[in-house]
Amino acid sequence: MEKTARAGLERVTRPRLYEQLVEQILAYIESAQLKPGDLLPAERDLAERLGVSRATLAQALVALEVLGVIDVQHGTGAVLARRPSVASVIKGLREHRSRLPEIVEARSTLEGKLAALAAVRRTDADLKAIDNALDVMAGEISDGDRGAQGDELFHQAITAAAHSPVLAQLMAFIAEMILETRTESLGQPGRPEQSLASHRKIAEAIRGQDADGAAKAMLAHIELVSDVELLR
Amino acid sequence: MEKTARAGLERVTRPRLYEQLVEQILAYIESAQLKPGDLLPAERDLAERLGVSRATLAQALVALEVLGVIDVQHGTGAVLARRPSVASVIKGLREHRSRLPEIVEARSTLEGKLAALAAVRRTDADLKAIDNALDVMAGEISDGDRGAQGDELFHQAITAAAHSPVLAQLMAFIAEMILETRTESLGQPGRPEQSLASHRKIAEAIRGQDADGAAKAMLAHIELVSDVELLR
DNA sequence: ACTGGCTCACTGGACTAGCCTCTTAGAGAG
DNA sequence: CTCTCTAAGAGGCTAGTCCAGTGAGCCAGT
Repeated sequence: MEKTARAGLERVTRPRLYEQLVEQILAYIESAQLKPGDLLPAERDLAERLGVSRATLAQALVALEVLGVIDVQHGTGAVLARRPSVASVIKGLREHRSRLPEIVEARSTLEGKLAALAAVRRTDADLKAIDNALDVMAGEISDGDRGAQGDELFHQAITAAAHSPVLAQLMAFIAEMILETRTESLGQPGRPEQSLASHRKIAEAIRGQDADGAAKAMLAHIELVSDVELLR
Repeated sequence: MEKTARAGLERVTRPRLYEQLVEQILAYIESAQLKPGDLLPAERDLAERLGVSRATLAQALVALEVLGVIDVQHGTGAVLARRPSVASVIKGLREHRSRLPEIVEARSTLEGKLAALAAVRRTDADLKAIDNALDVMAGEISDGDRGAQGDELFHQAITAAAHSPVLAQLMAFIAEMILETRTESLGQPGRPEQSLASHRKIAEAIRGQDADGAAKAMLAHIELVSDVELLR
């Protein structure tokens, strides 16, 4: 993921060398038609070819390992993981990070389920967190703000209330992409108020432990939010 | 993710130092009650405390950055990302990677959606790949095998047929955990045949472009597969 | 002919020392 | 009081060195 301009929360930092290396190695894998199980060139060799030190290359390899693209074996070398698809998918995501429809698709799938689970599993503390998020957003809006922070808090609270670590992790995975959608969507005139209203609907369904209603309300909300997005 | 013993396909490698460091730093973050935005100790400092070189620590920091736990800023330091939850979630996943119910939950959410999308978007080539997977599995079973490979192929084909890179990436993310479930489940007597039968149902729904039917069939399939799993 | 053990070249793992760039707080000039 | 500039300290990266697995090939012993 590139450094996104998260409403100024993150500074633009010069891209690190290892990030470029990851790109280059990914490109190399593709161009060389390497298949799962194949070996990457030796570190010393690769470092020289790419014009970097071994230490830096090692960082890039760690990144690729964490991403699940390769598996580095002592004494043997870096072997491609069985799923080369991951590499191309990641690459694809980087390139056109604006595949909004797909992101919305993934988001509604996950958040719909999360809302349903939250309705069933929410504790009183979860409910309190959700209400708090609503208050924050309402406060932001009445201050003339877009309510982006309250919006994020709300979705976080729902995710937490679902008590499903695995799904939560998947949400975290696409959270970055969603952030872009969020801030832009809330920039539409009248949108923050609409968004807050649909949040309230979701919250009420969860309060009433209505799983189906919560899921439907969440789906409607996401549709509303992403709708105008696509018309840009 | 620890090195899983994937049917001997992966050798046991000595744990790399940076992996241990990631764990230690994660633990430190928790124990020190660091909140999002807080700074980690300086690299030179941290390296000394952990008894490793800066180069190695740098690798651990790269890993943490890729995992989305921290954001390293030149001249400032490593700041905790906005979602410290990710850290605990990842840690939790490592510890009890056997939270089967949650994995099944995530899997059915994703694969249900994928099956529905596949029914709508599948091309003839996708259909061919799905049929091929069925053939492979049938062949394996008649050879007395458990059909694990055909099973995996089938689910990959469905994922591909959905034509949703983002959802596909999320599936890849939990694929490793699912693998464990898969092989164990197919070890049950009579299970491969049942599994193949429900695969056929899913395939037919997709062939007939019946999104709802495909999703339902997939959900039923996953329930079947994970059912006995939980009784162990 | 086969088996076991040995060696050696090659691969990654890790460390050290050093220098560069960037950020920022604070001293000093206005 | 404000602005500017500097120096301390942060991370970025390199080069060189040594350690530790891996595996092919040789060579003896059976």
